Amino acid sequence: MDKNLLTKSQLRILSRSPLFGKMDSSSLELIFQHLKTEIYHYPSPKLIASEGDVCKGISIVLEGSVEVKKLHLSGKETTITELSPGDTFGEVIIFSDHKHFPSSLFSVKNTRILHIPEDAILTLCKMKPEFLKNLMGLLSNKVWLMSNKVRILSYDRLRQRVASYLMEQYRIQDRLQLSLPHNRQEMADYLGMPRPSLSRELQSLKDDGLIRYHRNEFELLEIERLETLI
Amino acid sequence: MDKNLLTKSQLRILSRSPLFGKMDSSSLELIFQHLKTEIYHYPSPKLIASEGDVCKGISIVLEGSVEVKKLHLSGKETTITELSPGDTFGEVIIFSDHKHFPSSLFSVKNTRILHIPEDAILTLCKMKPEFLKNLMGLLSNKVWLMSNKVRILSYDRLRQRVASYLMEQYRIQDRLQLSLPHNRQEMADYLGMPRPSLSRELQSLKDDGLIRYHRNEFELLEIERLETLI
DNA sequence: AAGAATATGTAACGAATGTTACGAAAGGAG
DNA sequence: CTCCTTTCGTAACATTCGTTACATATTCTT
Repeated sequence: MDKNLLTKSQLRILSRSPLFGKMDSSSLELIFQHLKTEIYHYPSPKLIASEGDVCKGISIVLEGSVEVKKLHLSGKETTITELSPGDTFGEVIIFSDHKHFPSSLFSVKNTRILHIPEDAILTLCKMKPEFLKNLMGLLSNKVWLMSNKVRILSYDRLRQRVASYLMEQYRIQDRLQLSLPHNRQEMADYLGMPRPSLSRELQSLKDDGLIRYHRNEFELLEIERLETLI
Repeated sequence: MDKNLLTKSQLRILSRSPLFGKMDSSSLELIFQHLKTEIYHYPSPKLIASEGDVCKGISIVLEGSVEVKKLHLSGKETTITELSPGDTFGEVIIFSDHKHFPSSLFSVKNTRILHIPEDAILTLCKMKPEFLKNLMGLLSNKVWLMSNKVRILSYDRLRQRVASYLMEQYRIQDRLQLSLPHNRQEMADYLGMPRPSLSRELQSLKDDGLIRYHRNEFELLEIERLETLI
């Protein structure tokens, strides 16, 4: 197979990806015939890039999946996240002042990756405003998510984190009766605390008459006091 | 004064800003004559935008300064940051899925702000690759900074935060004898902990023979053990 | 050099939080 | 319905951490 020819299913993945979404797939096909992109194939689990390697472009998972891991000197390894088809990596690093991968990348199964070098990215941005918007959106949303995380983790009391989560859900659902989308463990992970600690704080908020709840059905009784906590 | 005409000093500010740096100021002048930008003037302290307002472009502080504040229902207000000439706001929000300001903006003294609407941004990206790179760099660096902050705040023990700070400095300075660039208070703020807690953890690391220090002169004695902490 | 201002170390105490273990409740499979 | 699995609440205990206050050290002023 010509390494620059994309299959139908690969094109479908691209057209649904955050980076190439909202672009018609016919033009996608044309694009890739004129760009110096590469498709890398990892038939079996293998190291794709090591922590510290220089990043030279944006990569998109076409098939299979990629594990982002942190390898410690002790030999211990922590999995940061797992990337599925359509997901990208390198987009944050490529234009930043620190062009080195902060963690290592491994293909887990039969995996194909589309690599777009930096200059091709610039060309794409110039040619396709949709791509530019997508790329910007990708970065911006990442900042937004991170900001939220920082805000939550910056509270020095667990009670504040819980309150901020409840107020966030209140803004989203726009009603005092909340049906929470996460179970306790997910909620605790999101807030960066152990599950029993979360239960304790919820109980404490209930004792103080700020909220009522049973399982995932919550009711905010005193928004003002919840707000002033934060 | 024609509102789209920039003074020499304003052009100098722009050419040193993260967004318009590396671009010759003669072409800058030309650019702004063809773009639908606006310069807003706030002679005295005034509200520029409220939390929740829709962001319609990127703004750059030309003169004076802007305070980013969070107003609480209780009437209490927290200053998030203060923007100086050359600093920008809106660049993260404008392309994200959440186009509302997360906090309120106030001019503090006699202040002038250059506003570039969204479509003019896209035009600029197409016309000036340097601008595109700058904008991407701005967003990417922000993600990078945020990621660091999240990583630090995610450690559940203070000792880990301190260790990660020391290892970070070790990577930067590339030697075991470190001369730390922050005083204790700045260090503590960066790590999100009170100053006495930082001193206690440093003392504890010294007691355990992992480091030696006097004031800002540090020496890492056992890198491996420091690493395994993290 | 003397004194003031600032930065840092230290200790004690209490409050907040992590840990562990276990019981109760809910949901699912047979 | 009963058993099993998962989720959740709860309590006891140990630990960490924040707070406060003060001592010591350093730097800055005059």
